[in-house]
Amino acid sequence: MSDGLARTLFALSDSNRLKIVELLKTGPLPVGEIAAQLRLNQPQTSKHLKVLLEADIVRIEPVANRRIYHLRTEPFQGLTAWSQSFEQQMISRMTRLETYLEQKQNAVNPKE
Amino acid sequence: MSDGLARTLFALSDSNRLKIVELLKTGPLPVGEIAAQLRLNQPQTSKHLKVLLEADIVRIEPVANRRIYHLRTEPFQGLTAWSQSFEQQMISRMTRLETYLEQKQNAVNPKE
DNA sequence: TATCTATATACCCTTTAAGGAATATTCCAA
DNA sequence: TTGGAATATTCCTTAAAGGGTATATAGATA
Repeated sequence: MSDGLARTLFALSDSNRLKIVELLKTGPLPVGEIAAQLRLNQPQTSKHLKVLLEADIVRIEPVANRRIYHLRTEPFQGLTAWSQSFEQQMISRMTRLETYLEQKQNAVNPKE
Repeated sequence: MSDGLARTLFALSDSNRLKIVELLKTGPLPVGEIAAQLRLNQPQTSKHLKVLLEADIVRIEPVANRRIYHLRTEPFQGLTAWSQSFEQQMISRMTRLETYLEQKQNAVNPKE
């Protein structure tokens, strides 16, 4: 599995960064807006954004004086795919187990 | 968004824990097996498993002397749902933006 | 009961993360 | 070109994480 996944997960594992990401979900915003809406200090906000940037979760669109932060779609697609592969594999393992148990049961207690 | 999400993400954000989870994806295992297969010391393995346990990512099935760790499905379902909600919302925002730009374009440069 | 195996916990050490405050940088406008 | 707004970076301090080693605990068995 790619090492980048751990980085993605780590970037999202801080509650303030999670809030930032939830906020950006509603649309791109400059740093000052993010800080204001979440009641964070500007320096911490920049620092958290840097972590998100290095994890490729956000991108920057410079507009004049400001830097508009946009959410990227790729990491979420990757996260969804990864997470779904667990669901699928676990479900298929359980199904196989049930099938096995049914067969075993039928062998002990045959219907006919 | 639930505070548990950050905990889930944090538990998964360490590369050794990620390896443990990937390993358990193939089936439940006792601590010793996990440690052996991943070349981890037993104490660190137990510690990582504790983090995963507290994040409700695994559960324990005690069998005689040993403790079999199982992956839970719920956190992955939650993660998938959360991540998908981002994809959806981002795609729908982009679609609305495109629609808006098209209309704007049509107003400036009408077809008829 | 004494012992062996599997696992968890405690303690120590080093590294890293996160917040606060101050400062540097960048870009714009007068 | 000087000043001001927006943002990034630095430095400091504190807290927490992760690894290593030793030890404690729980259950099985002789």
